[in-house]
Amino acid sequence: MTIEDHLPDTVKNASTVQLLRQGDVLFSRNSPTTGVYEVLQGRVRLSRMDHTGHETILYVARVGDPLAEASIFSQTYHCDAIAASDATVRLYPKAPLLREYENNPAFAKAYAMILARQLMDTRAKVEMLNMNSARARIRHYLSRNACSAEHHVEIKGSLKELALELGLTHEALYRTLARMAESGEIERNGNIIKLV
Amino acid sequence: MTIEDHLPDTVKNASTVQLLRQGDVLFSRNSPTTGVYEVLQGRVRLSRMDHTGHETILYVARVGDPLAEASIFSQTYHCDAIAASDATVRLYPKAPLLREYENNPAFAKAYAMILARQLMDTRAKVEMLNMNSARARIRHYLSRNACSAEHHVEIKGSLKELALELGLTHEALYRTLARMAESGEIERNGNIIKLV
DNA sequence: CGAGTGATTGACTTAGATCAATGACCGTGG
DNA sequence: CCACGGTCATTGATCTAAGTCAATCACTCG
Repeated sequence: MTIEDHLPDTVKNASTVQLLRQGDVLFSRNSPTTGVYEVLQGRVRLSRMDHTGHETILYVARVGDPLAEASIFSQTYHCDAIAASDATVRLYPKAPLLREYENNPAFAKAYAMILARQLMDTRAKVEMLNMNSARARIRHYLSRNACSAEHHVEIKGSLKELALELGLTHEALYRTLARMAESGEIERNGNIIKLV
Repeated sequence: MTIEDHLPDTVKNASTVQLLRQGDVLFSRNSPTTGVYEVLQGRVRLSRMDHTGHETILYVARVGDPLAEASIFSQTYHCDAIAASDATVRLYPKAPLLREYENNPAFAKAYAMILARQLMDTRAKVEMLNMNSARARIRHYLSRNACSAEHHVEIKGSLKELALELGLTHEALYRTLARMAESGEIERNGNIIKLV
C-alpha cells in the first residue's frame, strides 16, 4: 500500500522528484505545506527540536513510505524533515490531492488507511518510549522489525541514528547491545542482529 | 469536528449507546472490531499492557473525542479500551461507516481529518515521552493543555491517572509538582494549575 | 466505623545521562 | 600516497533523577 496505488495520472503527472544529500532539510516546522512526499530512495526523518536543541525523532520514512501525510489538511508543517541519508523523494502537491479527495472514493479510502497505519505505528512508538529500560526498548524494536521468517534485523543507518530513534543516548545503546550479546540474547554481525 | 458532523441519518440511526462504569472494559486487544466509538460522557483510555503487567496509556478520549478510529480498517483491536471514569459512549458500527466511505466524499474527508489530528496528537505524545525529565514532561503537558486565554489547566481525573498518562510514577509527579510550586513556576488550587 | 483509594513525603537503589578518552575508518587535498 | 579532519563505535568514571519500597493522612462509601 503506497500512496500512489490509487492515484490517477493527473495527480501523478503533477508530482515532482527531488534529490537530497544527507542532512538536507526537506521542509521545516511552521513553513507552509506544499504537499505530501513519498520516499523513493534513502531515509528521511521527521523530527522536532526542543528549545534546548534536543532532537526527537517522530518518524523515519524509508523507501516506499509516505511523509507528511497528516499535513495535507494543515497550513504549515509541524515538524522538520531532514534527510537521514542521501535520498530521493517525490512530492505530490496538495491541490490535486485534495481535489482527488472529492471525487475518488478509492483514493480517499486508501489515504485514510495510510493515515491509520501511521497512527498505529506511532502508538507503537509511544509504547516503546514508555518503557524506561534500554533493554526493553531494544527488545521492542527488534521484535517489531525482525523478518518474521528469519529472526534477524538489519540496522539501516548508524547505531547513533538508531539510538536517537529509540530515545536513548548512543552510549546506552552500545552498552546495552553489548550486554545483550554477552548474555546470549542476541548475536551481532556488523549491522545485522540475530535474535536467539 | 466530531465524528458525527458529516454522518447521514442512516449511519446515525445504526449507532447505539453504551453506559460504562469506571474500570469497565469497552473492548480488549485482539478481539474483533465492531466499529468506532465516540465518547459522550466521561473518559475512556486506550492502553496496552506489556508482559510484566505495566500499562502504557496510548490515548485518553474525553467528551466529544473519537475512539478506535484507526480500527475501522482492521479486523481486531490493537489495544484495550477501559473506562477511566463512569462514561457513556456511542458505537458506530463498521459496516455502514465503510459503506459511507464509498459514496460520501465529505464524510471520507472529515474522517481522514480526524485520523490526521489523532496522528499529530500522538506525535506530540512521542515528543513528550522523549523528554526524560519529569519537569519537562509536565511543562509539555501543561503548555499543550492550557486554555490559551487564561494560563491555567484543569486536571480531569486523579493525579495518579495523569502520572500514568505522562509515563511517570505518581510519586515522581507529586514531587515534581511540589518542586515546581515551590520554585514559583506554577500555582496549585485543587485540580487547577496556574502557570506563572 | 472500617476498607479502599488518592495524595504526599521519606529513604534508598539503580539505570541512564553526561563527560571524557581511544581506536577504526573514510574521504579529501596537498 | 599519505597526513589530517571528521564521524562512528566503544568503553570507563561519575552524577543524578526517577523508580521502588514504605509509611502516613485525608476522604469517601457502604
